[in-house]
Parts: sequence; C-alpha cells; structure tokens
Amino acid sequence: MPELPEVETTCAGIGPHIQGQLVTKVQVRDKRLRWPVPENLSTTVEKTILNRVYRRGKYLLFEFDHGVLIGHLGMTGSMRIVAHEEPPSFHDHVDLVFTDVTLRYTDPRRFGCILWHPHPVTDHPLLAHLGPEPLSDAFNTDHLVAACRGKKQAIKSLIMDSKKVVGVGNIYANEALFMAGIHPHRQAGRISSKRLSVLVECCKKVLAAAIEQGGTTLRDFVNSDGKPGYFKQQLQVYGRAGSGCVTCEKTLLESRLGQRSTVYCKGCQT
DNA sequence: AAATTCTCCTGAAGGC
DNA sequence: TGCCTTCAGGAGAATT
Repeated sequence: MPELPEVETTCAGIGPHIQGQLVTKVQVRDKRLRWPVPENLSTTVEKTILNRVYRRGKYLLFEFDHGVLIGHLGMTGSMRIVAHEEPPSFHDHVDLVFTDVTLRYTDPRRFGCILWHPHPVTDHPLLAHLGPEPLSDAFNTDHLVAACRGKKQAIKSLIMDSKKVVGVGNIYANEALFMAGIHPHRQAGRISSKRLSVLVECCKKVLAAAIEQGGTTLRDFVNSDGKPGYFKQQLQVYGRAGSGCVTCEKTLLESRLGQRSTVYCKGCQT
C-alpha cells in the first residue's frame, strides 16, 4: 500500500513529466472515490497550466494558479505517467491529459480521493490540522513530548495520528516502536522524554530508509505500478508474528490496536 | 475533550 | 476445483 515513501516516490516520479505542462483534458471514468470527484473538475482544470507537484503527508498536491488539486492514494491507489494511446483498465478512474503525456489515477478499492480547493490549500479541512512532517526538524523530542503529555492513548495509536505527525503508517509504526524498544500498547503519557527522544529518531530512521528503498523503484515508476515488496525484506516485526525476534529470538506476538495489526517482541519492547 | 469504534472497498488468502 | 469467509488498511466520521 502507498505509505509515505511511495507517495514521495510517486511525487518525484510524475512531477518532472507534468510540471509546467498544459492540461488539455480531464477524463473521469468513475467519480466514486472516497468522496466524489468534483463534477466541475474538468472545467476548473482544463486549459490551465500545472505549476508544480508536491507532497504533504500522504497527500499529493497539484498546484495551479487558481487552486490546488488534492490527491490521496488511499490503500491501493497509484498514479503513473502513460502514453495518450494507452487503453485504460477497469480500475483506471481518472486521467489528467497533458499535451505530451497522460497522468493516470488507478485505485481498485477506491479509498483514495481527487479533490479541488482554491488557494491556500492549507485551509482545506483535510490539510488544516496536519502535524509536522516526520523528517522535518519540527518533528522533534519537544514536539512528541508535548503531544504525549497526559495522554492515556497507546503510543502506537498516537504516532499514527496525522494530527500529531503525518506519514507514520501502520507498518512503520510497528517498526519504529521495535527499533525504539517501546511496547506499542504503552500509554503515551507514561513514557520518559528520553525514550520519546529515541522514538523520534527511530521514526525518522525507518522512514528515511524506506524512502531510500522507494527511490530504488523511482526510475521505473512511470512504466510500472509500484511494487510494495521492495522494503519487505528489511522489516523486523511487521508481518513476522509467530516468528523469532531478530534480536532475542523470542516469538513475536501479534495484537490488535485499533483495527490495526500490531506486532512486537515481549522481551525487547517494554 | 479524548479515545475508541465504525466505515468505505475489493483482491488475496485461507478453509473446507 | 470452487465457493465460501476473513482480512488488510488510511483516515474521516460516528460514537462512547
């Protein structure tokens, strides 16, 4: 599924092909995404220039002079550059046709979205209350300590809350907590600043490593649909419940936290 | 207010 | 082989 590293990879992969280009046509084959694709998207965007593509959290933002197209890949979405003549498949719901290439949005489960918002896009309800980027300096010990203070919520749920910090999905939350030696169910407010400091660094390390892996798929991203398997080989806990801990060899346990699969080592994480 | 549960959806995987 | 059932999960909405 698209985690932050894949969104980053997508952004870097498609941007150079379409930034500064004219949108000649918007083709919506199925508007039933998480929210309906706006009816007037075509008239809003056609015959205008896309200035740039950038990322905020897991949102892909397509900036025009008069507003921003907000894209999210949900669980199964992808965006790629295709030739104009490439015939659409069943789950290819939206095309942005540019002069030279087509940007194609595919999403079997339709958990993603394509929306429009006038400037400034930071006013949009989906973006207005997002926490800092995990790899930025704004995500630091002070920030996490303040976010955890007095909270009874499990630490894993807290770091997956996009209002606290964006882009830490289930896989990376599991991995970062293992790396930090913190039990995922531990109450956020009962973790020392010292340990939260370690967790901040572990989140950054895990995400940075994954982005680096995502970078390896970058070069062929435009003509393939992003394989999710490229970072699997270095996962320490996610998907390994019942197997041995890579550190102490104890059997990794699995629980549910929220609706999410949570895997941890009873020996290494406290 | 804070925390948890529900919800959207479809393909993959497992059971019999 | 094939038809079940279950599960996966981002994140807003609903509920407790």
